[in-house]
Amino acid sequence: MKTESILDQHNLSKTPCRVDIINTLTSVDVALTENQIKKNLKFDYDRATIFRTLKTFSEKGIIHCVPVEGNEVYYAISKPNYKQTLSHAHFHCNSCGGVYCLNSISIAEPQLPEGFSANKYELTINGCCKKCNE
Amino acid sequence: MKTESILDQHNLSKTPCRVDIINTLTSVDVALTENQIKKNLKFDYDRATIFRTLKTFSEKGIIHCVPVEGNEVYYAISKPNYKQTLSHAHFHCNSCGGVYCLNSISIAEPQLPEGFSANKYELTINGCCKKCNE
DNA sequence: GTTAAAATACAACAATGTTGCAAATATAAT
DNA sequence: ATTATATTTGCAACATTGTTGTATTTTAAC
Ligand SMILES: [Mn+2]
Ligand SMILES: [Mn+2]
Ligand SMILES: [Zn+2]
Ligand SMILES: [Zn+2]
Repeated sequence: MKTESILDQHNLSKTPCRVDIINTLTSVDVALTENQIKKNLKFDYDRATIFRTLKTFSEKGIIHCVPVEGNEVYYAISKPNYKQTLSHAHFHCNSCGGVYCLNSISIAEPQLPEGFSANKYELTINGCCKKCNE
Repeated sequence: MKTESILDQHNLSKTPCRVDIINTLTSVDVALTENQIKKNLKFDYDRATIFRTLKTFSEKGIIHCVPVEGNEVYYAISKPNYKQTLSHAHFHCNSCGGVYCLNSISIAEPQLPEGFSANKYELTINGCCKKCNE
């Protein structure tokens, strides 16, 4: 989907920082940390601006974040078709650190202990990605 | 297992901070954030000391950390029987924020995209815990 | 173009992660 | 028990990240 229509859909004004961030996240097919995003942007923006933009995008569901080991937070664009706000799997490469959304994988829902109820499953798979396996 | 023998097993000297932290994490049956751990300790220790102790314990496999949404890191004691360094499931309660280790659950290993190989699966289940469901 | 609402840069501050180093303490050797 | 050595701790300092107020700039609607 075009960047502009994504913003339109969520009643967000079209500003340089927002456009730049969405363009960046859609052009790469992986999840990026805030710093990785920064490096990929065409222009420089204040840290606070990027922070608030990512926050807005998260709240609107335009992006989703992937918590991985090492206290690093990765952000990925959400493909509306896949309902990424719900159950969702990610792959984390131990070699290059890349984080991939695995949109095609469905998560098996395990039996929970008595009294527990679930509404969302998040699976993180650690291993070696395609590039690093070659 | 007794706190002292845990430290012994890993060639770690028996110091107040280490004993206090292990006692805390074994007495509760849930995962705790660094601040929650601090509140439960019998004595006060410097931030750096707690930081280094948690780091040491993580490296030794005495504890493992659970990354959850909101950039918070939870720490839980590792039960040696369950090989918690490998695939492992956790439950995160949306209501009380509690994080539980689900040692009895085995994770179904999904088919990965061509070229990807996995060595560890981490499943985080969000929902409502037993206490909050009552 | 004018105007109101919203986004941005800047600054400030809070929280967390991290390290060097001297003093205190734990263990091992005597 | 005393001493010696290795380790741990507290303190300080600094880095990184998270967060918010506010004046200025920019957007979108009229
Ligand atoms: Mn994803
Ligand atoms: Mn666990
Ligand atoms: Zn890789
Ligand atoms: Zn609960």
